[in-house]
Amino acid sequence: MDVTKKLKENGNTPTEARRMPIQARAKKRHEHILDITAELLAKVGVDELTTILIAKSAGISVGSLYHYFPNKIAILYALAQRWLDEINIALDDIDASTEDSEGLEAFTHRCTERVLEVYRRQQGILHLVQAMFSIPELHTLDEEHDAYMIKRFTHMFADQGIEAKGKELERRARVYLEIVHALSLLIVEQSGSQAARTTQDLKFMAYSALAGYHKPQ
Amino acid sequence: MDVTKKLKENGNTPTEARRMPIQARAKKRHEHILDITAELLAKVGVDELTTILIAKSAGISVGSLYHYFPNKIAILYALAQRWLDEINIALDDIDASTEDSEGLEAFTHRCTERVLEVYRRQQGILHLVQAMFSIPELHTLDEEHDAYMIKRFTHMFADQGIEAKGKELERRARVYLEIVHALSLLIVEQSGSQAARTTQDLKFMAYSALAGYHKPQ
DNA sequence: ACCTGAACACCGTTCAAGT
DNA sequence: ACCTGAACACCGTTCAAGT
Repeated sequence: MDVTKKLKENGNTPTEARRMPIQARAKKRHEHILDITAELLAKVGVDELTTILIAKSAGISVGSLYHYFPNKIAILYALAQRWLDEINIALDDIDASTEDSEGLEAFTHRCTERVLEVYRRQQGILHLVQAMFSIPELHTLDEEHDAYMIKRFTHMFADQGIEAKGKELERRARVYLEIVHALSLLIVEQSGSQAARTTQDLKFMAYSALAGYHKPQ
Repeated sequence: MDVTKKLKENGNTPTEARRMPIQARAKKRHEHILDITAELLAKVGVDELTTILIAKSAGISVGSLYHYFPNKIAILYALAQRWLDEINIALDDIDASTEDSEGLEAFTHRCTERVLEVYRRQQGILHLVQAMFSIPELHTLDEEHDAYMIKRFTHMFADQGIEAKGKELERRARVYLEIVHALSLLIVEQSGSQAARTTQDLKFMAYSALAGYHKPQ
């Protein structure tokens, strides 16, 4: 995925140290463009999100926009990346605060709550998810991230003494991922009291899918 | 939604009886275009699905394609409509074969299985769902259909003695809908044995969300 | 060194001309 | 009565020219 390569040139090698202020300014504009895009996404949706609209909203010309991003998809790609990074941070948080004797149920609840929080915080999450679903490049990114999450989850669940391993553990982690994803999107749209109850439902279902309660014995 | 109006002119009023063969041919082409579109959708995805490609694949010119459908979205709209109609038929089937003493659990399992079958049968379902999510007109159609399903489900669940009513019953029906949708899309992609286990998970989760098992008391 | 916006390519849609 | 495909409008992208 060479779309990302260009976007990751933010490490400052020694020889570039003098140019730091300029890089910092560029980085700031880069972030600004992403913020504007997230706003527009929530306002007009993916289909009416034109590059000219993004440029105008960011106060620059189209040509200048293409100085920061190689194409329209790369902008949405970077936005998706930024959101997925938030999830990774959440996973790190969960990992850091885990205690051995916690048990699978309490762990799952905590985990679900923390991931839900990331969904809540992203403005226009529904449209972003829509873009991540319908644009092939973003879809690939999403799938890769899913694979990464499943890997981390299987380790975490194993540490909490889940009674499954190998392919079956992976399958359960995937089911966990899918229902957390689907219901988080629902919860974000619901009112306070409804959201609270659906969150309860989600936690229960997530745990029982992981614990394999439905199985005979 | 006036896109649909044109598509529903299939009832034969007496005065049009003479023209039936022509209408029948038109109807056949109409269906043929939808089949071709479903195929292409599965093959190339929404983004590379151009009107010229559809026309060429169907063996007609672009202009002729526009004789059958007012625009590109209308084609996808009709395809979505046709799929949603399959679901409605499934609901009718379920309704027709329901017995009073069945109980909520058995009913939910049967219901879930039947809906899953509709997902399995639609070719390129993933891309169709993607289109239904990302194109505003189709999204509206989908939301309206969700509302319709929730209405029907609440009645069915009530008949099976669910312990909830009003807004809470609707909320549970929505949660039911969302997890059946999310996991059906996963199951369709899975291998036989994995699919069987995830179907088990789904049935269990669906039932427990409806029964409200997680609640204190 | 960075920005601009007219110009180009491509796709959805139309309509004058054909049969 | 129906079909065709060149022509038009619009949006993503480029690049010669400006500061």
